[in-house]
Amino acid sequence: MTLPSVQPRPCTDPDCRGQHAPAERVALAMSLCDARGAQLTTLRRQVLELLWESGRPTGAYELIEALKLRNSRPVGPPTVYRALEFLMSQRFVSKIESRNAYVPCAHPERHHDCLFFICSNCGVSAESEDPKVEQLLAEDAAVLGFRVTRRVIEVEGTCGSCIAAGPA
Amino acid sequence: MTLPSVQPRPCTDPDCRGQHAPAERVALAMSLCDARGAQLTTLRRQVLELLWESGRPTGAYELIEALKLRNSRPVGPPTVYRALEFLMSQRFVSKIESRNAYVPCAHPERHHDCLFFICSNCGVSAESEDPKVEQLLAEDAAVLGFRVTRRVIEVEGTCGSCIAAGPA
DNA sequence: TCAATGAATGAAACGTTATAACACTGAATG
DNA sequence: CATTCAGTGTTATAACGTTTCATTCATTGA
Repeated sequence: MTLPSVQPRPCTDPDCRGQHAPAERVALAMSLCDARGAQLTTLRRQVLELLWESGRPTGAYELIEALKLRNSRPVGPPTVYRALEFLMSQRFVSKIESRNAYVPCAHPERHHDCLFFICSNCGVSAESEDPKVEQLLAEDAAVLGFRVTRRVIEVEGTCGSCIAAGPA
Repeated sequence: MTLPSVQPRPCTDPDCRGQHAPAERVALAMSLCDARGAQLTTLRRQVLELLWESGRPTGAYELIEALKLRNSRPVGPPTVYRALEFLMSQRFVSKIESRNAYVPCAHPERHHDCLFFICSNCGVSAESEDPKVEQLLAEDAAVLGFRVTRRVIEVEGTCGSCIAAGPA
């Protein structure tokens, strides 16, 4: 399937704090939904935007608070959890199981399970992928006669920035 | 919400894995604690026993119920969570993050992070390890300048037994 | 036009998982 | 003894997630 590629581009506005990336990520999600016959409703889009703007794994109740500020119309837990469920089903979002938090996915057009590096100090997570790891896990599963449906790979530690910032 | 599988099982003699294994695992934990100068108290030992007897990832509140049956003296959540924290610090137990449940660790004498295969159908988890996966993740982390403190690798799917038992 | 339908959301209550704060006990030590 | 400290008990509450049922709203088809 060939889809319009929406990539983040650098911004010349000195006050821009990477706020274009979220918009472009959301645009990609919209075009993918279009192609898939899925509905990226206002609520679902807002949740995805908030996750992109957050820059770190974000809890469902944090999203509820953020939506309250943004909309003035409060939303309840089931509403947000349903939106997250939809976004995860579309691979726009992944759950970080070790934190009970949610992150937007950089490559929703590819259906793979991601690998996350999560900094215990600053809370930021970095999405990655490693086909070799996936291959090894597939082999290990095959030995057990195990059929894989989902992989959760979360590496916790200290990110380069926090290491550079010194012992704290 | 009952926990039948946490009850002690009768021994079926020569190749008994259901009854003797827990006792031997606990004996190993006791000797390790001895060597480490750590205290495997009655409560902590009971929690470890229950986890070995359970045979599948077991939630903290299930453990509370099981302890109530075993002791007649009820224990509160903090008590069990503290015991789990101790057992995890000694590498006797791991948490399955994707299930909010706890499993005993087969090799507490080695300090590594395990890899778990968890059956969505029967709930059983199989502990494994793969140095090649650990190596690859270490390399990926090094590229990011990331210092690893913990790995969470959980593979969900259907185990061989459940596949053999047919679609249910 | 206007029910009928079905997906999405709203709202109240509840269930599950985990921690905070503080009190108590009992053994080891000086 | 008094002190101390690890371990546990107790109460309350925080944090995370689901069940259930009602409502809205766009689409569809008689």
